[in-house]
Amino acid sequence: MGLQRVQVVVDLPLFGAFTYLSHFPVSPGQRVAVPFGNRQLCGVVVTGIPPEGLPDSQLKQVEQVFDSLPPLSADFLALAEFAAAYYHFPLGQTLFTALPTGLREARDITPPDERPYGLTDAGLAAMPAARQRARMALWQALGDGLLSQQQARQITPQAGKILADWLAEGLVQRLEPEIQPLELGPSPQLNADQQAALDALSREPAGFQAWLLHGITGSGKTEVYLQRIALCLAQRQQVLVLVPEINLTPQLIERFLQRFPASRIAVQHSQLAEGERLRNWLDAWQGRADIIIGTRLSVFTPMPRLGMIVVDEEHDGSFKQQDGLRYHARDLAIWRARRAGIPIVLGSATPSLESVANVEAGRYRQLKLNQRAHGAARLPTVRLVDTRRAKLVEGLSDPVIKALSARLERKEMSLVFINRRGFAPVLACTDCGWTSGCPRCSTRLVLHLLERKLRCHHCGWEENVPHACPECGAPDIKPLGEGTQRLESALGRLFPAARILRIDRDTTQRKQAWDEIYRKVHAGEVDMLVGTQMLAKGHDFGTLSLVTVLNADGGLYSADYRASERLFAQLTQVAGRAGRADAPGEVLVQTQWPEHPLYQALVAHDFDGFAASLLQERRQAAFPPSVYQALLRADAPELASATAFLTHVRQQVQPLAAELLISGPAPALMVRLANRERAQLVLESANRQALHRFLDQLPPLLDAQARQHGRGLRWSLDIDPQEM
DNA sequence: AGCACGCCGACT
DNA sequence: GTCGGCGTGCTC
Repeated sequence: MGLQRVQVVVDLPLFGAFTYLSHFPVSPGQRVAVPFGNRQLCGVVVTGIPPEGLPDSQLKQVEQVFDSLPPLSADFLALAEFAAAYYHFPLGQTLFTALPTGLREARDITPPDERPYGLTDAGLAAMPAARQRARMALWQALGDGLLSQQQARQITPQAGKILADWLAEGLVQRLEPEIQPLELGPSPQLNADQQAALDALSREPAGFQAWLLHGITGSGKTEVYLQRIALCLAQRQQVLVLVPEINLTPQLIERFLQRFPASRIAVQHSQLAEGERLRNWLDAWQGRADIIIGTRLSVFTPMPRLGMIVVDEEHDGSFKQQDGLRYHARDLAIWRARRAGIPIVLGSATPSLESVANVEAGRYRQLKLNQRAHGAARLPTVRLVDTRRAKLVEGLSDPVIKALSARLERKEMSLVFINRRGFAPVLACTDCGWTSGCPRCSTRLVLHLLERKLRCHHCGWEENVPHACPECGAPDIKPLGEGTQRLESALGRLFPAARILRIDRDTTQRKQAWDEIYRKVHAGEVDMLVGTQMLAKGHDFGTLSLVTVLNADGGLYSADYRASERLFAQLTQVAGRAGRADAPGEVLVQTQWPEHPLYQALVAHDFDGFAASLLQERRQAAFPPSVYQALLRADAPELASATAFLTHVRQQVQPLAAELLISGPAPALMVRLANRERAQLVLESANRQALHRFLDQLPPLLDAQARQHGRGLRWSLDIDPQEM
């Protein structure tokens, strides 16, 4: 048997593959152990990368082929190859990101034999003695049908030993599992909108179709997914359900378990123990799991019988990975569905503008749920409190204080939402509404208090902080979004009798934190929930009759053009917490700009109108989704070297940048992070292909340039960046 | 990313 | 005379 040449990628920041010789027959997707430098690495065999013309004498040999598992499927490899190409990230690192840790190491993995046990003819005749209680129970259960190891262990703890003996004696055998008929838990009646959406989703002939399920908060999107998923399961198809990090609550999983009691549901997220994650991954890959529910990383989970993908809360930012392979799970899911020729359902009460634009362009089809699912439930009434007129006590207006104490008296739970994080400070005039805009871009300048500068994070423009409003001369200009720190304790002072529960990053760190929060909330031990972003995600806090939003304005005139999209989504979601059951809800929003279109749309519950106007603005300003962006980030111990690197890169690549606009270098939004300082170059084009053709040429060039700027310099590309 | 190779400063 | 600093370059 001659030596075969194979292309292998490894988990290193190196573009391209390495050629090895192999004595063993290997095929693409197989994991192998290869010598690399003076160490041994796990590699994956790939095709499609042109082998270099190195002579055999310079090649090393594959040391081992890990063949206890079949090679990774063509679908899996294709998705990784697409992701590597699209995100301009090394294929090896992309593949290893997609694999569970157990398969990233240079060792073989022998999957446990999960096939159930059944009695052989000999076993059927070999009834154990009646006083051998455990054996008897097991034997009788086996007489009724196949038993998995797990089921057997529930009958008796000694099942493992007994079954191993019986297997050796030929009394039992491993058999392919019986196909379980689909079992459905109780399903609620759908309302007219839900039924229409389900009908549309079900009627469609097989094949790729992207659907946007746009349903107001509380409209019962999950129920539509569940009933559509039932159809897939009835056809023995697998279903992939992607949810935002925070939404992967025990409640959601419980709901799936109750609806599909006979189906196998596996969960995938990064906090899962390594062993369990690997087991679930193998279950999905080998077709044993029917439903995978998971966060963004589960978009890579191989599923041979995949029949549909659901992306719940598709607008959520946590679908985008913010380091390493900076992929967007929703976008990869779309690609995957297209390749698999299956439907994909994107659900949200506040779809991303990208998705709205895709509906407009006819690429997605939209389904609407305009009624709340629960009979009498209505959307809450939203009222604005003008904080220019109202006098504030510790940041709280009179209407808000009154509303809170009324709820306290009636023993109803309120939610106080503090919008604190994620918005860069912008200077604004409280008299005329002037905000610090960039003279060169349609963005706003960010206030850097320490250096007393206003700076554009898009193009790098810089100016001094004015002492008075350049528009009307009023001296009262100040940054938006200040003064939130003390609010929590202020509430405590205003309402000493109230039982206040704070929910933010700090209080939810601990593993059991959410269980405890849910317990308290549902046991009626809480009067006021106080917190940030997290309250805007899809948690069920039961009956809330009042939601107050204290300082929303920070997102109104933000330096980040996406801030108003996020703000509207956030406010809609948090307002949606109010009045979910039969009780009508009320939402009070304190703002300095009640006439702003965002608030007017919020009051009118007019997502469509607001989205249309935002899209219009984005088109005029040539921002995504009407142009495609990529960010070249650089970081170094000193900002100056990151900037110098980017300046050199810019000069060097300018001639290649046909149909492209390059802006910067500018300091990144968070200039200093982990003792390193960061700057960025914005690359954009209305022509996606042109942008990607340009990006294709960058990595070798960047590596070469980085070397000239010393060891401390690192660069990365962020395709379709979410935050700039 | 590792890891070796290599060429200059203060130590048993 | 050597131990060790981290700059540079390679890994099939």
